[in-house]
Amino acid sequence: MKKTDNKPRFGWEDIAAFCETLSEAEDALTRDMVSRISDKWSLWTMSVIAQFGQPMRFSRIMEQVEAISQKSLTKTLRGLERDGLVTRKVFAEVPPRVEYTITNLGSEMLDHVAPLWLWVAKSVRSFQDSRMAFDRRVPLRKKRSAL
Amino acid sequence: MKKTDNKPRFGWEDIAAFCETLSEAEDALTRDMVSRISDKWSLWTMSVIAQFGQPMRFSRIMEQVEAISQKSLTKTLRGLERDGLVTRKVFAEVPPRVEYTITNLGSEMLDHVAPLWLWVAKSVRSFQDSRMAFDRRVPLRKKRSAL
DNA sequence: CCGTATCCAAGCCGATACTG
DNA sequence: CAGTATCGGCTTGGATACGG
Repeated sequence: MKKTDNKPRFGWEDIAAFCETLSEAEDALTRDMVSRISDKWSLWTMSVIAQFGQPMRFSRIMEQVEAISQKSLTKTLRGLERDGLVTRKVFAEVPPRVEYTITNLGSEMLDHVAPLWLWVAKSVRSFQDSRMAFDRRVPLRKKRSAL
Repeated sequence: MKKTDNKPRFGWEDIAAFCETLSEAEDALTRDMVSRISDKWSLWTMSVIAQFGQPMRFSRIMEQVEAISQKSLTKTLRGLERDGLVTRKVFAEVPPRVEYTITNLGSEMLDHVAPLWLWVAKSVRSFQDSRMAFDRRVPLRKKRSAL
């Protein structure tokens, strides 16, 4: 990519430069993995399993990840398994037992997400203020609800 | 706001603990802001404006953020403005001119996202391998698209 | 206990057309 | 030039019911 100006301030250019070295498919996968981070349930599920510290059953996970539906949990876990973020072990018993464990890759991901999450959490006030100021000076021109 | 303590390493448990101190609304907002990160256009748009290094016109942004539609760019910029990540300045001219600038908060966000993004990009091989292995041992039981 | 299948509402995003 | 309005396809995720 072109570096028209010299602003050494952001490490963002480094990212752009590095991404240039990736193939289309790799770049797409990168975006895909990043989007997992803001997936409604993935991070929460991973952190629950990670904190449990040992193989964790499906139903136990479902207790901890509050308000998740069975369908969504299944789908989330499948995705995490496919991406190598958790492992899944099925025991041929009756009733069936399935245990999930965080992988090293999964732990690493949590470690790398943590600082960002913390920054966002600590900046919550700024965002709140911005939103309130915006909503005050830009009164809803939409949502002309009835009348 | 830049009172980030220099902890050598953030554990996920610390995040959970810190989030406990947030109100429901603050916690929801945190998730909201994190989800912005994987929004299809937000990060790309922010990085384009940031790298430009000076106030940037709507149409100029649209050239750089390839394949974005006018509607999506407008919506993205509105959201970024509302959250205090970019500023928007309208000039009463004909034809109209509108300039966008990255804010300090926006720059900080990019700075905090960068390392995560880089880690993901560098781990792309692992994810690829996991996916291929998974897809091999779990042959598509879905997508019975016309043979 | 764990997973799948189906239905359905809500939201995203592109395409297109129109305005000041 | 910048933004709005509308439509329609696609995806997401909850509720529910059922199967192994």
